[in-house]
Amino acid sequence: MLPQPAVGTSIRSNSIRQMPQASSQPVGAERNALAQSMQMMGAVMSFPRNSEIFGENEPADYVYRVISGSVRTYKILSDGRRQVGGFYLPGDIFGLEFAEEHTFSAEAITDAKVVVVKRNAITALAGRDPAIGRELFALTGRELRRVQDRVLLLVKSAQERVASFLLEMAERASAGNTIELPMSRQDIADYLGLTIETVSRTLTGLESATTIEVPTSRRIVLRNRSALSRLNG
Amino acid sequence: MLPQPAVGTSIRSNSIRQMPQASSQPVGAERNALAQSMQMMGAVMSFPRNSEIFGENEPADYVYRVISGSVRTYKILSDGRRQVGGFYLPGDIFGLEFAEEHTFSAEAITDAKVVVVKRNAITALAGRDPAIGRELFALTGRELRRVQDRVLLLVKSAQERVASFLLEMAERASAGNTIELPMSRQDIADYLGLTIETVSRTLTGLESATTIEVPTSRRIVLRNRSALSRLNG
DNA sequence: CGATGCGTTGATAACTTTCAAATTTAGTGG
DNA sequence: CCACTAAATTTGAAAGTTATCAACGCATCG
Repeated sequence: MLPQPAVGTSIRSNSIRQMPQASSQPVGAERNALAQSMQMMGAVMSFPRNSEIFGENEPADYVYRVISGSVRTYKILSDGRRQVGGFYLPGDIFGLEFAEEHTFSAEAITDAKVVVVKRNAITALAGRDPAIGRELFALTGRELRRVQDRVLLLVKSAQERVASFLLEMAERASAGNTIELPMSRQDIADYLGLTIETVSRTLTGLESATTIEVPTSRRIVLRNRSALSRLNG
Repeated sequence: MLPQPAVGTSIRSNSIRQMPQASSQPVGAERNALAQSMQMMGAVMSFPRNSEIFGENEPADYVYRVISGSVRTYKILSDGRRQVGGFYLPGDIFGLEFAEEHTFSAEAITDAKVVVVKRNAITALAGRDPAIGRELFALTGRELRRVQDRVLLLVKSAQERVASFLLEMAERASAGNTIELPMSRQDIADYLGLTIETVSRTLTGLESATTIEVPTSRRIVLRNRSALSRLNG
């Protein structure tokens, strides 16, 4: 038997990509059949900052969609390190599993409102409504691609990882060139497989190179996207 | 826009897990509805060592199953490095994509025979036969988990990665405690995100610790599985 | 038998982590 | 609202890990 731990699934529903600087609307403004259905069928729950939404190994009976705030999924490795599986912003769907149990835990990064829907209800709906089924299928494909992109990311240098993270967040959480980060440096480090010090130093380095500005630790302004893209490889 | 390259999907069909040392039958001996159907519907093709089976960005109109030999999928990164996506042994299915194009290239590691089936034919069959549909779904879930396990692997040390690789191969390509590796050190290095020298040195280190023996470079004998498992985390 | 490819080993350099401390920011009670 | 305390972030120095560059050994094959 492989001693590998089970691994969870979290899926982002952003099928609509924002053009850079195109809009200051949060991603949550998107509308699609699946999201609408979840809104209809589900209950809204509020989670205070740092509270647990679900735990690893709990039954994966529900699927979640972020209304406001932000969420992280994570797993504690056997050596005590934490690996962050993903960040979920308004509009994003998370907690959808192929297996019977969650393979990541989920916590609110900031105070968050989340729509909770029975997984059964969604899969049943997908059975009846081909459009929903297609959306679920597409969601799965995007999730697979997202995880595979992570694999490609994790073989790169610290600078490349941070650059890639900034570009990803710029696409998802930016107003113009300004990114508001809901998560801490520790969250970012655990997402990128780096230490908090390396993340901090890398950001400082990018700032020295006038590629970014860091007016406050949670706010980052992109000054030179093409330089970041080059770093990203 | 994210400059991320598209990412491909390759799925292993080994639903039947061998117990360690339980059997010297190759994994390809497995039988299941999907594999049988592919055998029926598909054509067998032979590929010489190092020949291309399909290329990145080609239309993903076919799905493949290894009959004999072994296959690697890979992608060339913008900096020229090669990232190996996975190794496929007899019985394994690869090349199944969610998107319209392959996002990895595939090559025969050794001379290989492969069953090739139209993707359409499989998805159509899955529509008619719920058992096939369930198998495809399960396959997707396993693939997602496999990629997520890679993410967890890639944040670990070189020793942990190599140990994990050996345990994975022991499960898939071993007769008792002896693993016959079809792939080169370079293949392993590109799979684990390490250099060939680091892989070699790590194996030498494990040999010094009498955790493994390396009678020839392509043959590895596990002498202390529990030590490997501990390294694996 | 020499050329060639693959793997191993050695020395050094580059990068990232670790440990420690200083600094800034955020949260809380008065 | 301010002061105080705790938490988060940044910075510095040293240690550890892995990559890079180079050379050597070994087997295969013409």
